[in-house]
Amino acid sequence: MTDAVVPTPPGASPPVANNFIRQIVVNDRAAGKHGGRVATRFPPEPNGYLHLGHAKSICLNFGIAREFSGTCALRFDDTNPAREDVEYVEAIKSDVRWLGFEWNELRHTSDYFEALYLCAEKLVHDGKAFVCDLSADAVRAYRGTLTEPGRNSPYRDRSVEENLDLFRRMRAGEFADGARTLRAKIDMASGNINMRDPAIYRIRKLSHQNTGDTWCIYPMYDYAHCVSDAVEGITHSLCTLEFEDHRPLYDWCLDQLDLPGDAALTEPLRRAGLRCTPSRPQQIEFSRGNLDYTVMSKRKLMALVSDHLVDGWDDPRMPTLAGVRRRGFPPAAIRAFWERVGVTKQNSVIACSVLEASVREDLDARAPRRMAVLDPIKLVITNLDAAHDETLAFANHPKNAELGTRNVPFSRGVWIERDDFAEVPPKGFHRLLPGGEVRLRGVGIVRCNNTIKNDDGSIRELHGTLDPETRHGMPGADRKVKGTIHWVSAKHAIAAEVRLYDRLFSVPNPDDDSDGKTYADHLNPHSKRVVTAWLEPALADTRAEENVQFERLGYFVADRHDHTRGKPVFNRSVTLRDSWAKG
RNA sequence: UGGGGCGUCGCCAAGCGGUAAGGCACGGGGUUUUGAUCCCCGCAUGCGCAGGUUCGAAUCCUGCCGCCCCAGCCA
Repeated sequence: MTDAVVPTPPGASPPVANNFIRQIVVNDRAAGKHGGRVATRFPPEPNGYLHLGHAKSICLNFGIAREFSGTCALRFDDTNPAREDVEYVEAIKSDVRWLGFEWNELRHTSDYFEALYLCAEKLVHDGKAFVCDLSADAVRAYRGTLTEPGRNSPYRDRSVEENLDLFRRMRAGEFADGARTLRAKIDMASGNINMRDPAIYRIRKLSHQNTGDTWCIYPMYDYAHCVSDAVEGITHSLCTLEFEDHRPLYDWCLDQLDLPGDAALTEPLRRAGLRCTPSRPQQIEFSRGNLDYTVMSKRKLMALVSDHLVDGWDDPRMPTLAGVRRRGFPPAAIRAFWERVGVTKQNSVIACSVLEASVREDLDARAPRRMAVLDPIKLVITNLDAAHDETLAFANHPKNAELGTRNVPFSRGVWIERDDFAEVPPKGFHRLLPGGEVRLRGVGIVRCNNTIKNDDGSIRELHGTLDPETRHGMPGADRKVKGTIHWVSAKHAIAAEVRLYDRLFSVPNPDDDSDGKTYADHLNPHSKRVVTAWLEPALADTRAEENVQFERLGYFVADRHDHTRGKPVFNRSVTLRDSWAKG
């Protein structure tokens, strides 16, 4: 038996989750395609902030390149100056880097405008494209429907000379916006509407963020994207499912153009100093990554911001990368999350519990433990002197001694969590109750002797005694009690603003408007709650964006923007799993 | 009624003709000075449905059914 499964030897790199795209790449390399080279790209349009769905594509593209020692470019797909803005460019770059990836090259589709133009002239020369004078409405009318074929444009049979002349004059700015388009000459009867003589250039007399006023004609996505891929030497062009029926057009353009075989087309790039070895890329489509209890479309995210339903693009409740970053989700957790989810062609909605589990897994391993009380009630330990003041050493992590220890001051009066005490305990309650005992984390066992009330009957403070035999480190410390609660010395506590976040929507699929309601009707009114909490003093040293665990409560992060040493602000990233709350 | 995709556990997802991986969720138990973590155990005689081929089918064939995408001079 020599072909038994070989166990992964210790120290070996962890197995890479396989998927159909990775398999295609493996097969292509085995077959020697592209000389075994792998080149991918992440091509966002700079017209919005990146979100978790983009992160899936980023992880896939950069991940494939990394695994096969290939390259991955960041390309801004900026072919529509009407909707794009430099504002987004820097944000996108910063998000990609934060996620943990670095591009081999930074490009813009606009870097290729001259080559794109040359390519278009080639199509015209070859009788594969024509200038069409039809209005947008007329084009629509000629296009036919899903079930009926379209009709040829009356301008379809113009001579090459006339087309060339007209196209050059389009570029020269002789015609008004929308007056003419350059269209590929394919097949108006195709069952695939994308092949019904699609527009590849339109007139837009708009200043472009990169090229200024150099151009008044701009290439369309289908045309520009495949050419950009080829020009960059991309081998595997990964995109989402909705582009599946654009693939015939992608292939058609590249077949007509033959960029690898026609160096003149890319001469402008080399002249401009851009590395350029054209390839014949393959487009491969995968399904988008959707999450439940949120929305992921740019339009809806944009609306949440502009309607002030959230506090900006980086609101910690937003599924934007800026949002989850501010929420305190580590980039490694997001990468692990998409790795777990996998890559397929199935439409899917992933449970946010999978993301949360990834976040907890990452944070459990490395977040220092601290104590904080979010909803305080005072517990006075009456058998301690009023001046009692001692310093306790606490481990920063229960399993990783390398994280060291810290000092925690302890005194006669401590804050404990209001719901860690109950006058009439529910069944199974393991915490403090009148006459009952509970362990004060790292201190010892206290018994509650008195419940001091306000005039209105509410609890003002609790009085109890600490059993000295059970002090931490004493032989009696291992005495069993049902519960352990956290605390903060009242005398030493520092105040902080703590923002408690929950899911933004109260239904699993806010996109579903079949009942006449829209996503805005499903906003969770309790998605953000701000409290003033008491923290143990060590928390004053937390730096912005540092993750910590507030014991028994959850993982929190010092707010990236608002947190200062003098005025601490923490955001709750995710609660701890709580099997008690469930029951 | 056109074209392109997709259907494996509640949610993801392996599987590539040799008898259904894994994760999340869920349930049960153990350890625990976090009701956390960690560790066990359980969780599809079944792969959209119906036929067929085969010694053998989630994998191959045929026919149905269901869901998603496409009629921007957006990407």
